[in-house]
Amino acid sequence: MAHKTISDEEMMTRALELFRTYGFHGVSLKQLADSMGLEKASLYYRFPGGKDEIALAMVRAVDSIIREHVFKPLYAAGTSPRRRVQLACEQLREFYAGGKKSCTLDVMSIPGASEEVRAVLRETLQGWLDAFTTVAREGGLTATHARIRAEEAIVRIEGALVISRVLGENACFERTLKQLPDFLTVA
Amino acid sequence: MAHKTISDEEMMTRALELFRTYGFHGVSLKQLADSMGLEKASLYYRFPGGKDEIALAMVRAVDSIIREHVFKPLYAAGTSPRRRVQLACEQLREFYAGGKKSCTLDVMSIPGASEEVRAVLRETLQGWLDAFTTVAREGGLTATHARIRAEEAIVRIEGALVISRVLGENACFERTLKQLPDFLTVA
DNA sequence: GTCTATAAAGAGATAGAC
DNA sequence: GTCTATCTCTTTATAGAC
Repeated sequence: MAHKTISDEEMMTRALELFRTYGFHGVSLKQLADSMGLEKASLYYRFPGGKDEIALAMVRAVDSIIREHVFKPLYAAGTSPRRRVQLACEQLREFYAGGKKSCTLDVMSIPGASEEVRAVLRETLQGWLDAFTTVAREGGLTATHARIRAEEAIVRIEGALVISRVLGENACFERTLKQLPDFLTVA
Repeated sequence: MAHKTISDEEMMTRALELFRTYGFHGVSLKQLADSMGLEKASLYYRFPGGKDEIALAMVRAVDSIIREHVFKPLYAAGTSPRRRVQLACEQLREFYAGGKKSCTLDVMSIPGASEEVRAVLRETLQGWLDAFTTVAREGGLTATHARIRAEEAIVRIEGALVISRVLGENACFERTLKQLPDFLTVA
């Protein structure tokens, strides 16, 4: 058993950077292998299902990362709802590199990836809606209102990322993030 | 000179439907040719630059269509600003098929298409910002405020389209459109 | 203006050596 | 576990007949 030259985690990081930038169709196995310092055939040892399986593992990894770094802080007791949203926003700012990097919910939902990939995207989005809704409720909003604000908050983040990508600047994304704490917790 | 079996306009319609659904990388010349009822080689007669040129012609066509159907009504004198936004929203609802179809600003801005394509996308977005800003000013908002609302209105539309694509439903998009007339014209 | 045919490169995928 | 080599299919693109 020869040792791995690259960890599973590092592989997912490289795959994420490629897929979030170019989308599922825009990334080839050769690009993935090159970015990981491996040959294509080596990828098939780890991922017998090829590109589909790599993409699926990647969106699952993103789901775990986001749940840990963004959703979890939103449920943390002992901190005010508004402060929790602030902390989540800091994590989002980092994940999206201040608006310079795209969201996998956006690029990976374009048809091409497997139905399993799309199912994971829906689960991630659902978890995000739940987390935002919960913190908004604890911030004092009614159940109905909290849910609507949660959805609109995510709408704004996703939209700002699209606009930032088109314009090649991130002022829009930063402005959006700044509004979030009040938007989610002030009726 | 044999007659064309498909008009230029019809070609752009077919290209638009493919590109907005699968993105630049996700569409092949064979798919484009099939959708137009032509052979690949015939496409090279009309578009010597291949897929890049077809994509460029497509985003230019979309720019024209949107300027005519969405931006122009926003500048129409003799109608109240709020009513003008309502009319524009009806056109947007049709163009995006009630939220079921993606925006080319979103999918075509993913790297892969030429720099010229991205330049057209920026121009379209700029025209959109200008049109929304103008109508918001005429609705009574200050210059600064109008511009911010315009940007946020587009952010909401783009974000809602992404969420609708992920969830496979359009309630989010419809709710977003419904808010727009007031959002853009009421301080 | 559209076709058939084909070239040339790139894609995903597998076999087998080490 | 990673490699080289290869296979097959798809893709972009061109040549030339009609």
